[in-house]
Parts: sequence; structure tokens; C-alpha cells
Amino acid sequence: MVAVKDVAREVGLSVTTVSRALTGYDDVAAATRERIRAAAEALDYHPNQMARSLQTRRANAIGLAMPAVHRTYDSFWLDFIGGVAGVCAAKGIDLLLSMSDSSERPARGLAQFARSQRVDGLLLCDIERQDSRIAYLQKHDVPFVAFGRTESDHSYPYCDVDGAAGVMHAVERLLALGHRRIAYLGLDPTYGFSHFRLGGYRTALLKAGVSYDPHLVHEGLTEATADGVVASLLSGPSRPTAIFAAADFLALASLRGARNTGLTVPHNLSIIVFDDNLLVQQSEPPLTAVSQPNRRIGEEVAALLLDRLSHPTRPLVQRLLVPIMFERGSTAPPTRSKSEAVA
Amino acid sequence: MVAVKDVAREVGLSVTTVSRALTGYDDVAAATRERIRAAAEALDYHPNQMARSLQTRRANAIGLAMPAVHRTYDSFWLDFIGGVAGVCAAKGIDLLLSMSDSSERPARGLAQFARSQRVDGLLLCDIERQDSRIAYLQKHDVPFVAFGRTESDHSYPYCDVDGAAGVMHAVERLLALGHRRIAYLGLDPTYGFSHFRLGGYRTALLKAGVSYDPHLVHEGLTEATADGVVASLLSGPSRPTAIFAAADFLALASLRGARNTGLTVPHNLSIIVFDDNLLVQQSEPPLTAVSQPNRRIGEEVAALLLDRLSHPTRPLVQRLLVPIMFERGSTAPPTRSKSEAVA
DNA sequence: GTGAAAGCGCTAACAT
DNA sequence: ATGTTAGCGCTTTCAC
Repeated sequence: MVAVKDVAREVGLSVTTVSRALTGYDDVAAATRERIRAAAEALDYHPNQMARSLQTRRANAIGLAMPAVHRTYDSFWLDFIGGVAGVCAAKGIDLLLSMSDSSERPARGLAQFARSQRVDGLLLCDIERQDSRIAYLQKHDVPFVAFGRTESDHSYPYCDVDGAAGVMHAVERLLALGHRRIAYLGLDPTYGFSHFRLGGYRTALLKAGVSYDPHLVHEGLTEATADGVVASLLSGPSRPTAIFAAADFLALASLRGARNTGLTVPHNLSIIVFDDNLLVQQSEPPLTAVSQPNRRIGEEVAALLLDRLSHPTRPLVQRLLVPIMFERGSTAPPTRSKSEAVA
Repeated sequence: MVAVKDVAREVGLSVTTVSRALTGYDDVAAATRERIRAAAEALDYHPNQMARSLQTRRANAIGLAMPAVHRTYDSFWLDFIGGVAGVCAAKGIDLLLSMSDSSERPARGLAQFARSQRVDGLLLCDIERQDSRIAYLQKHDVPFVAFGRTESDHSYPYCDVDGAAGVMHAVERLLALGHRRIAYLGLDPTYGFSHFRLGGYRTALLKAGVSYDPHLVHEGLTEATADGVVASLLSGPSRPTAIFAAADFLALASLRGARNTGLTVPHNLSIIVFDDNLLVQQSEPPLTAVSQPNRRIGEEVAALLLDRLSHPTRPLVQRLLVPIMFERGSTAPPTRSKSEAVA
């Protein structure tokens, strides 16, 4: 281990001068600085980050608190992490990754993480409609930026995808195509994004004067339950002519269900999926999808946090990214059999 | 910020005693310990990790050095990270994530990372056939475990998938089905795994006495070049009857190529892909695939490193995980037209 | 422009 | 069983 004092001895100067020369931001003769820099290079000196942090009270690191549970296929999170990591690397900030089950005591992990001074701030993911972590972090003055929003009371900085707008746009497209019975397949309603996505669905119906039929709406679906719900949805006499799926696996389940029921997509059943990825692009037919800028979200949320750490007094930023829809082969006007047309 | 001395003052004891009571492993009266623990809890005390690390010379963290570039779809890495993170969390070790382009100066990033005492050890990914990082880390006594192997000279601990065995097994299966013209589509030959996978292909041919035809082997393929290569491969007079694809996107390109050429899979063309995931499972037909235990690899490699850090003197471990093949709908005996049968 | 000294919060000898 | 003292490697007043 080579320390400042080794460099100091090498160049015959004091520890102080070496420190100043290396961190740069003080007055030290240009010649001296160069000499010191060379010596440090030669000795392959790397400042001990722990000692530095202890003194400066900055960890030069942020923490990313992610959910541990993922479906087998999940292209979103890797892109997202890539965005976060990219921004951190560019700014010389370390990234600590914490993947904790939400089953653990809510803020316990975060405490260990943030209050032990390991990180200067936190990136929070998978925000719940009422998320206890937010109050906890605010109470303890831990800087953080959320990816996602609680149901209401947004007194914290965040960057989120405007799920409501994305879904609304998609459902409006289905309505424009002539669909009136549009099913909604949603994820765990605990999370904020579920709330907003379903909200977008309701808004679209409301604006179009189409009544909301609770039988067409299923939330909290998982890979285990999706196929069953789709089957019952498609087998009824007043089946939907279109399905909005809040996740890729729900869309794939819809596709399977249609196939099993003898319905062809898009002629007998239109499908739009939230979150675009290779899986839904490669399906047969390729699915019309609402696409989020995965990597961009990670970059944005990381940049927001780093900015906040550098300029704590700046007013808090809340940013909404608008997803865009790619129309592919899974959407068409409804074609009904006579019996259905009566309804 | 609440520090040891605050807890000490609270209970009317010395800092030392508090420290010992909290870290546990020293002799302090059970009653005292409980009193201290309660006070710490009440004050919501969290030890400053930086100070602790500075003193103990242990960061209680490891670094994961991952490649920054990924294809749009990449289920492997998220599973892998999940495995690493899980093991770290279970042992109370922090995980620092570094996603660096390999374009950067080889070990530069690692130096900043490891030698600054931020981490106790490193997890190295995407090992190249000749990987300069390994010598660098060995020279500087930075403990590490590699996921992957260099071409030769394995003087370091690693955990890897036995790509050679996986590919050999797959190609032998194709041979057993009667295939003789088996193409190989490979990734960047810079990486160790490319070397081993192609080796498995050659071994299988050799053992079966089938001559190696360089025209059937294409390495260094990317999403940009895959379709072109597949097209030329399938258009020739002596086209392959089977393709081994070293990655999902190469298999999908093969599938597209077959479709474009009017060949049906598996009857006119068999396909086996390395790395199993939803994408190749959901394709039409579902692909026979060599499957790696993604998450398990991450767990294994992390466990190996943590073990090494706790017991530096233990002999170095090198572990090979054997992938297993799932036979699906993309493999069948070859069916040739008469003109082809002549060759 | 450079150096001496203090101290960040913690643990670890070494007393007692 | 508990306290005293020193010091991890660094930055930072404060002198000069």
C-alpha cells in the first residue's frame, strides 16, 4: 500500500503539499505539481478512498435500490442499470447495487446502506402507491431520487415514465379503431405505476364516453395466473375485442389465449403491450407496443441525483418521460361475429 | 450524525466498550451489552463504514466489473447480477458495479476501483483469450475471481460454464441425427468463451470423423452482420443442414434466413442455440438450446470470491459448470433434395 | 507556495 | 470487564 506520505518522501515535500497538488484545487507551483504528479504515477499511488471519505464526509458513491424479483425475461432493468452506471462512471462516482426483496423490513436495508455513510444518496425503484421508504429517507435527510411515483403527495424529486399518458394514448388508438370492449391486464396494484397506467385506461374510456366494465379489468396478474384469466376473458359471450397488456408476459399470454380460442390477432383480437422489447417485437404477429426509453430513464434518474448532491439547494426536479407507441401487427379494427354484434 | 461517542455518553461508558459491545466479538458483560445495544437502537446509530474500513483495512465490499455493451436483449446478465447481489446481501457485503467499455484502457478502471481500497476484491467478467487484467491484478495482489477463462495458463480462481462440453454435446446430437454439414455461427473471437465453444464444435466433428469445413464457420458476428452471413450460407449449393448458433440473436437470424430462403425448420434446417431464454423458447418453432444456469453462475462466482477473502490461504478453486441441452422443435434429421444428396 | 498539527469515526493494543 | 491511548490515510485550518 502506497500512501501520500510515500509520495511526499519521494519528492521531498510535505504530505500537505502532495495532497493539494493531487486534488488539484489549491495553490501549488506548477513545477512542483508536475513533479508530484509524476512521482505519484511512478509509485502507482491511489488515494485511499475510505480515508478521504472519512475526512471529506463524501462517499463519492450512490446506491441503487432495486427489486430483487424479476421475471425470467426482463430487458428493462439491465438497460436501466446501464444508464445509471454510465452516468456514474462519467462523473467518477461509484455505484452500489442493492437488490432487496420488498419482503424485507421496509427501510431497514436502506438505513444500513445510506446512514452508514457508504453512499451520498440513493436511487429508489419500484415505488409503491404508499411508499414508507420516502418518509424515512426524508426524515433522515438522505438525498434520493425516485424512479416512479407514489399515488399522491409528491414532495420528492423523481423521474418517471408517464404511464397514464402512454396507456391513454394506446387505448384511444384502440377506440379510434372502433373497439369498445377493451380489456386491461395489469400488474401488482401495490406499485405506483400500476395506479397510473390503469388511470390512463379509465381516462381514455371516460373521454370517449365508453363505460368502464370491471369485468374487463384484471390487476395483480402474474405469470402463474395470466393464462387462466385470459382464457376466461376470451371464452365469455361478450368477450373483449382488444386487450391492453401492462407487461410483455401478459401480452404473450393474450396471444396464447387467442390461439387456443381460435381467434386470430389482430382480426379477432387486438393487443397493445406496455414496454417494448425484442420479445414482443419477435412475436407472431409483432405487437403494437408502448415503448419506454429504458436506458434514458436510468441516465436521467442518476443525473438528477448527482445534480442534487452537487447542488443541494436547487429546487427539486420532477421529470416525466413520455412513452411513444409503435404500431405493429397486433392492432386492427374489430371484426365481430353476428351474435357479438348484438351486444 | 450520531457516532460511537454519542452512544458512549448516553450509557456512561467508554467508546471502546461500546465498540466492542456492538461488533460483538469481545468480552463485555451481557447486561452492559444489552444496555448499549438498546441505546444504539434508540439513537438510531449506524457505524460509519468509512471510518471502520479505514481502521480494519476491509471495505466489506466487492466490485463487479462488467462489460458495458449489451445487445438489446440480454437476459443473462440480469440473472447473473441477481445471483451475485443475492450472495453479497446474505453475507452483508456491499456490491459495487462497474460497467466499463472494453475500449477503455485495460486495467485503468480496475486500478481506481480496487487499489483505492473501495473493494476487497473483484469479480471479472468477459475474460478475453489473453486478458491483461489478470496479470495486473495478480501483480498488485488484488483478490479476484473470474467468470470465464483465458485461452490457457489458468493460474487464477474462476467459475465458468463448460462451453466446449455444451457445444460438443449439441453438435454430437446433430451428428447423431444424421447431419454432416453443420454450420457454426460464433461471437467475437476475442473472448475466451468463443474459443472454447468453437473448440467443442471441432472436437465433436473430429470424434465423428467429419472433416472441418472453414466455409461453414463464421465468428465475430454481430446483429449487423448476422443476417447477411446466414443468407449467403443458406443460398449456396452445398448449404448446411444444421446450424449451431452461439447466441440467441444468431439463432433468430438463422430462423429469419431459413424463412427467407423457403426452408422450414427443422425439416430443411436444424438449429441449436447456446444460451436458453424466453426469446428462443417463444420463437417459432421453439429452439433446441444449450442452457446455462445464469443466476447460479453469479452466485457461484460471488461465493468463491467471498470465500477467498475470508480464507486467503485456501487453495484456489476453479469450477466448471456443465450446461444442459433442452431439445425442442428446431432439431430433426436432415432432409435433402436430390441435388444436395449427391454432394 | 509550502509545512505543522489537528482530527474525521472508528478499532485495537495495552493497561487496569 | 472496562478504560486509555494510539493511529488507520487523508484533508484542512492556520502559520510562515
